[in-house]
Amino acid sequence: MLLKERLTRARALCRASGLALTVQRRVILDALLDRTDHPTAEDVFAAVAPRLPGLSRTTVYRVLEALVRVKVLRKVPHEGAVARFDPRTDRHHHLVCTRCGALFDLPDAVAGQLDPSGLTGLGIQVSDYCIHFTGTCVGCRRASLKSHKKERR
Amino acid sequence: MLLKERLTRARALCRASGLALTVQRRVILDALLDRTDHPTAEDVFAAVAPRLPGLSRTTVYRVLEALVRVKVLRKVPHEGAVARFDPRTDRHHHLVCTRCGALFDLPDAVAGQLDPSGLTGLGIQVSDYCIHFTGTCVGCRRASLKSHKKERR
DNA sequence: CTCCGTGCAAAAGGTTTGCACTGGT
DNA sequence: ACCAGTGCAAACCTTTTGCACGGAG
Repeated sequence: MLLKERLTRARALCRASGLALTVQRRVILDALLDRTDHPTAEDVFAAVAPRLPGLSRTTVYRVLEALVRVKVLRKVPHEGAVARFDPRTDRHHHLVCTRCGALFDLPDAVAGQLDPSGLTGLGIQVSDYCIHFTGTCVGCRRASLKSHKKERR
Repeated sequence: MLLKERLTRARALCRASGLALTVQRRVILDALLDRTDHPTAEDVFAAVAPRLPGLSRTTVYRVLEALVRVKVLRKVPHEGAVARFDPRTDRHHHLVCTRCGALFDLPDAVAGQLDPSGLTGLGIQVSDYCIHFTGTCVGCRRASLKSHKKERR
């Protein structure tokens, strides 16, 4: 349900910005909007290529760039050396698991209210923020508890 | 002063982790520890090469990786597609200016106290966090105010 | 019909790896 | 003297660019 809404919203945004709704853009949007794993351009290409034979990597790069420009996507701030994309544009945060390296979404609520007015006082105009947490994800935590148990036997 | 402290601390950390203090590592540390601009590997190479003829880019990559491993450096979470390094390992945050693209350090204090206990409740163990602000930096803000003035004349 | 968007090929940029040698400890 | 660390070259991966063609508006 929510996915469908997102799709129509995304298409509306494209129209409004004068971006033609080409097959490639529609398929890429379709493949991206319900993902929560922050794929790289290559990931997107791999996901979309089967449904769109002849698709070029170049196009994927250009489509992603265009979608970021019109704010249908964002780039995720992370520590690696490749661009990763996020179909969510509402405020939310990320957890990078130091054990498995995975990147998870976290609801904005976890941050409590964060007040950037101190920055405004310094002459800095904050438009948004995103908190990059590092730690251990639920899966890895469970795994490490289990192995501890084993060791104790 | 503080820089000197950092240098000795960094060297101590290397020793403790069994990292040999080679010329290359010392010079790279020396060049890096007082920078606040979050240089890329290439930036580091450019800064260090004059003082260390024959230095290889490969070494720069490997030294940076090693220093991250022993926590003398960190990688900066950001939206680009190249690794950027940060000599500060205390908790602090970043501002990315949407106008000029520059990446600034911000003191931890701007965040107020952020309490990750909600995450702990979910089974997530948070070891640290870093807030990625987007907005307009002081310089760009001033510039835009000035041009507004001009326009009004 | 007009351009914007695409595909292809090539280049540019960033990072990693294998191997032989050198310098710290 | 040993082994970690380095340099060089090459490979590899990611992203960008130029040009010609085709399809969306």
